[in-house]
Amino acid sequence: MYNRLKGAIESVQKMEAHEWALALPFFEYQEFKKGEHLLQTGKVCNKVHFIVEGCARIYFSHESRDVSRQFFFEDSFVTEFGSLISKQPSLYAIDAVEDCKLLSINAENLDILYDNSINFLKFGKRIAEYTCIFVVNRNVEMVVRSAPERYLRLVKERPKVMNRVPLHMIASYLGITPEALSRIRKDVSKS
Amino acid sequence: MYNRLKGAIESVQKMEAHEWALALPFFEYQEFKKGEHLLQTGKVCNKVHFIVEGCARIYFSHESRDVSRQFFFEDSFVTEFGSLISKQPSLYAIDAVEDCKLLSINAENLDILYDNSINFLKFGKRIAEYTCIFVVNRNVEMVVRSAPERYLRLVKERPKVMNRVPLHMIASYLGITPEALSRIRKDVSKS
DNA sequence: GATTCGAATTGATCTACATCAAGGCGCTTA
DNA sequence: TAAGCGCCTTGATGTAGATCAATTCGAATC
Repeated sequence: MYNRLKGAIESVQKMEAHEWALALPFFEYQEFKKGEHLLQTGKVCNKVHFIVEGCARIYFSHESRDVSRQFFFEDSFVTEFGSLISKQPSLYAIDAVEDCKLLSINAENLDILYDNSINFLKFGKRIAEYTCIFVVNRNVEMVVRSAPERYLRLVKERPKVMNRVPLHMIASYLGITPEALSRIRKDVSKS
Repeated sequence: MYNRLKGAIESVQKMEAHEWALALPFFEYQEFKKGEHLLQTGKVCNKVHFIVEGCARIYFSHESRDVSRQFFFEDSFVTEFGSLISKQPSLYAIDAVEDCKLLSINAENLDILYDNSINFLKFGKRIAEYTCIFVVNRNVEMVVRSAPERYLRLVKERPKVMNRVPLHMIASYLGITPEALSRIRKDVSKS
């Protein structure tokens, strides 16, 4: 389990042995059942979670409807940057789409890590940069592509999302209603 | 001029004297006339620009129409993260909306800075994090607010954009056509 | 001062997707 | 086995904003 974590981190930034010695004890194992919240709207986010197994999502509520912002699967990290960094109440919630096994580090220990390990600092910078690029790209996709195009790209590029996330969550992620997604799927399956 | 740069950087991360001694010589002064390109689509971005005076924007072309992604004014930094980091040809262009006076550092020197100054590394991490939060927030605004709401928020929160950027660029930034923006402005001025 | 050309406005029409309302289908829980 | 309840689908209608086409305005150039 910890090897999975090490592998995921080293794919971004190589670490020294002493850095692992410092870091690994900070990551605590925890489990969440499907539907449970890793972070609730209005609470300050003070954790970064590594997903060993399962699926989680960030979402927000708007006019009594959930809007999914992003989905996360095994071998990736989930947190709410905005709240984690600003220490302000989160505008977003994180919940388990499937039962989740996590290795989680809290904000205080993360800061210790950044202050005492230059490679973790580099790791943090890279993660933020990649996230930034990813989010910009998603922005552009939303502007440039039609709803059916966005759906087809999701099917092609992120099959895990299609296979493991309920359609109504996918609909809001694509920026459309469940009804619209249903019709798009019908059209696509015809041709 | 260099004091403006120092001030902008120190508002994010304090630096030591030796770090300034290393960094400041890396920043070269340059000027761009309105309409000139700081970065062209298809070229690799290898600069980060600090705007001393003027206004620049990142945009891309889609179906023979420009879509503005963001506007930048004096005392802020402009670059195209995606291309700068991946070293791949940029999907986006950067041009001068007004005549620009810049202090620019190239990618090689930036890497030297990150490798030899822990505070610049922290600075880089923070900038990426703030950018990430800003971009996510913009995403959400696009989904949650109607076009008139987005327009009114821009008027209120970023008057510089309204005062110094042509309307057709603002329209594409808001995700609508110039015609739609014109009608929204008429409606708003009535009430 | 006349000319020009892009920017902005205005009007008429079209369309993608939302909204509202009603079923059906498949899980869970008893 | 049945009851109940989300989830997904389907149909009818509504609407925000796009598109197309034509002026008008305004700043730069000669």
